[in-house]
Amino acid sequence: MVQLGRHYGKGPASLAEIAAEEDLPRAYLEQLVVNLREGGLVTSTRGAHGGYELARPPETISMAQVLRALEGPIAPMMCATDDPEHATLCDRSSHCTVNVLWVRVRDAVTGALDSMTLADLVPPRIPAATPASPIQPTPLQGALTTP
Amino acid sequence: MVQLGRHYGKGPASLAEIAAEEDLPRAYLEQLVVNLREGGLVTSTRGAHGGYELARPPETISMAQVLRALEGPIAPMMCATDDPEHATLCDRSSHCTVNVLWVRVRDAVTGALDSMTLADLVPPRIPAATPASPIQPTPLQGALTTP
DNA sequence: TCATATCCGACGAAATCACTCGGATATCGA
DNA sequence: TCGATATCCGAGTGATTTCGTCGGATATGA
Repeated sequence: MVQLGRHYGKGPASLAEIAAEEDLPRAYLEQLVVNLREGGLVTSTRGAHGGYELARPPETISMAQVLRALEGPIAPMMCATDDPEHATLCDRSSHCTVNVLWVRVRDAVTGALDSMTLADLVPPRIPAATPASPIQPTPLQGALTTP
Repeated sequence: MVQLGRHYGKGPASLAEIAAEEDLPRAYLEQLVVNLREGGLVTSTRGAHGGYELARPPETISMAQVLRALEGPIAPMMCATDDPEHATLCDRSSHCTVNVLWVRVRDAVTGALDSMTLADLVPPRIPAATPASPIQPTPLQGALTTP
């Protein structure tokens, strides 16, 4: 579903197409895409020749946004969630010193997720000769040939 | 269970004690501690006045080790696991460009986890005046008063 | 020898995950 | 206007994982 970023600019792609490419059940994708739409990441056009399209260019969509749309707020534990709305303290919170750890982990995750956009995951035409920068919290265009 | 680091040097602590302090069921802790023992993080002495003790000083036990012992290899997805032993490629791995992302996330998590030791989570006597360093992959002694 | 522990294995309930089903509604092309 | 092709919607299922239980065997100190 994420790789309909590859389709960006070519008009809407139907779930049937995507299902074929990714070989995943169409009905399942339907479920997922609801969240993406509610998250404002994709737009839909109904009817014949309809389908889904990215709402914005792929370079402007961070993977954190995608993941949040698909799986809710990013939180290793309920007591260390991304979204202040859903912040539910566990009853143990009074004498729990572990919270700091989870916040750290969460920040590390969101950092990694924010550092990549959809565009980074769209397979590049020509695998660039640019060596992958090891640790850098800025956009990257690395060698993306999957193992 | 992690906070039996606080008890370090005072001889073994029984599960009954820990269960009372943490109010968690004793039988459950029993389950957990098995993994910690197999991971070589705690030692046990049986019989009356027995219990569990850290195998090493808390400063030398990273949270990554604890988590690995408790929950297995660190991996956001099965295709991006810590432990080369359990590396199971998903059938989609041929045309899956998302792997890089998970590896990134995993590294971020292990980084965060490696940067903290058990000692960091043991409530300090005097909350140090040292300001918490925002992003630094080295040991830290921060203010740990839980919210 | 008895109370206090750890050890061990299996079991059970609840939540989550990946996925399905059936049908209503919108839109394009002929 | 009709029909094929889509999205939309919401409830439901089956497998796996997570959290926790239970009963009893074994070791050890007083």
